Amino acid sequence: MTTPNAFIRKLQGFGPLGADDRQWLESITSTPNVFAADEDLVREGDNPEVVHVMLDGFAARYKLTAEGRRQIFAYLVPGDFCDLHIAVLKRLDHSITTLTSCKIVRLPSKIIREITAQRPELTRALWWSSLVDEAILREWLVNIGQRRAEPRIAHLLCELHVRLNAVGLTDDGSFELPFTQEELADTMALSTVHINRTLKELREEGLATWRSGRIIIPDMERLKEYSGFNPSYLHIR
Amino acid sequence: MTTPNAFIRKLQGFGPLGADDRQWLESITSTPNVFAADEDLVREGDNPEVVHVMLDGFAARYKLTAEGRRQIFAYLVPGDFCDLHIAVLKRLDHSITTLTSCKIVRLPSKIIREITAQRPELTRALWWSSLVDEAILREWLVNIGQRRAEPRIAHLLCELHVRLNAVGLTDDGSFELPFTQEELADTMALSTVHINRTLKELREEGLATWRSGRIIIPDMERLKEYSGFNPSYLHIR
DNA sequence: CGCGTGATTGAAAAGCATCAACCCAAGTGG
DNA sequence: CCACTTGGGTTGATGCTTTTCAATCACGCG
Repeated sequence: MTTPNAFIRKLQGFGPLGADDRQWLESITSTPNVFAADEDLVREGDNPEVVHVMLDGFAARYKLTAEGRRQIFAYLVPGDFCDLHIAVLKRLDHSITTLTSCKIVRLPSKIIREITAQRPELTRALWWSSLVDEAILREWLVNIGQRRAEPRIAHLLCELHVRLNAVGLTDDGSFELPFTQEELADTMALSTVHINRTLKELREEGLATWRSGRIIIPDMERLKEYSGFNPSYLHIR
Repeated sequence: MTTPNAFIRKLQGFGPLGADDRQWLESITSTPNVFAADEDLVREGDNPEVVHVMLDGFAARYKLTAEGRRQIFAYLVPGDFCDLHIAVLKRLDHSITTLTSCKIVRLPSKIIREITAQRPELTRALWWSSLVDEAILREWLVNIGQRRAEPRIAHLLCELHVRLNAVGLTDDGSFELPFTQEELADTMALSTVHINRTLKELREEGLATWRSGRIIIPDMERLKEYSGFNPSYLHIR
């Protein structure tokens, strides 16, 4: 049997999936579309007919303020469901953009009703994943609200390590993170200049290095300690 | 017929409820408990057997960092469901405390399974309310990440006005907000001193006044404009 | 080679935190 | 009835964190 894609692997993090559900997921996610970097998947105010599931690459939820400032409030990594909520909420209240080139499955949005009507186990797994997304959002608010730049970035790196590890995208204490410093700035609510200086600080402290789109963390335990990271909010088994 | 309680009124904001659902809700929410101010309803790490619905008063979701700093990331106002997620996630990843004396319904947590199994319309209404909570959380992240102290507080006041208005708790541009400045500080990710100065600023600008636990907004449109407030994320009808 | 995007660095200023006092009003107990 | 206490609000002074502005650097690409 072939290894399951990131979406299936992620949902199995909640609990075992029935063979039928699993096979069905395989079939509907077998033909992803390829998106370029910096493409909006959906835009604030849209009422779209399709939903998106990440299979490869990085995307982000964001909003622009009236003054043109951007806040990214979620990274979408392989396995993540991008827009489950449009099954219930009519209009989208935020936009989603790709950060890198991505493989993404597009599904007719009525598929959600199909799932909730006919696949109770899968519904529960999706509910779980959406609650974990919300828990991550809460933690980001704590992170941005309460931590200074250094531990703030360090905390994000710890989270990404855990999340990417769950879908097999880490190599020991190292993982791909092909973002620009501006994207990181819009995530961490800091200026690009300060991001740059803070990364230098982390590098000189030997906590984490970011070179050519790859993060290297020499001592994971030390970084967790430094940033006050506690993974329980990710609700991994 | 008596006027419905805040919970029912809020759920009707999603769409009309069947008479049966409504009657059932009336019956299970007819005997709230009274909680004093500053009492934890649930604590991080708990695996509780009961869930809570706010009928009167104010409560807050919060977390403490390792350094003892508190971040509040949601206000729970009358009508809000406090801990729907425990139906799926085993452990709570944050705590909830009352901010004022409260009337709160305590329900056995298995009631959620009962609802999802037998009351599809109500399930959908609860799903909607949980998605709106998430949308509010996203907006708070934007607010804290991107706005300076004055518009940040102003934005929160606009949101509270809309939310409290939806459950009949406003009087024109005025509403009860019986918090301390420290609680507001932990919400806005600012120090109490800076909250105090910023409130003074807003008062002197004629944007909003906070005296003896009541907010008075002379010109709602002006405050919305000032804070860049756009209520669409609240998904009111 | 020249161009553009992103990274880096320095200098100055803004925004906010912290520390420390002090005020004020509502209890509380003698 | 009043002195005392206490929790929260207010204000000033000072310093740190972060932003902004501006310049420079590095590198891939037509």
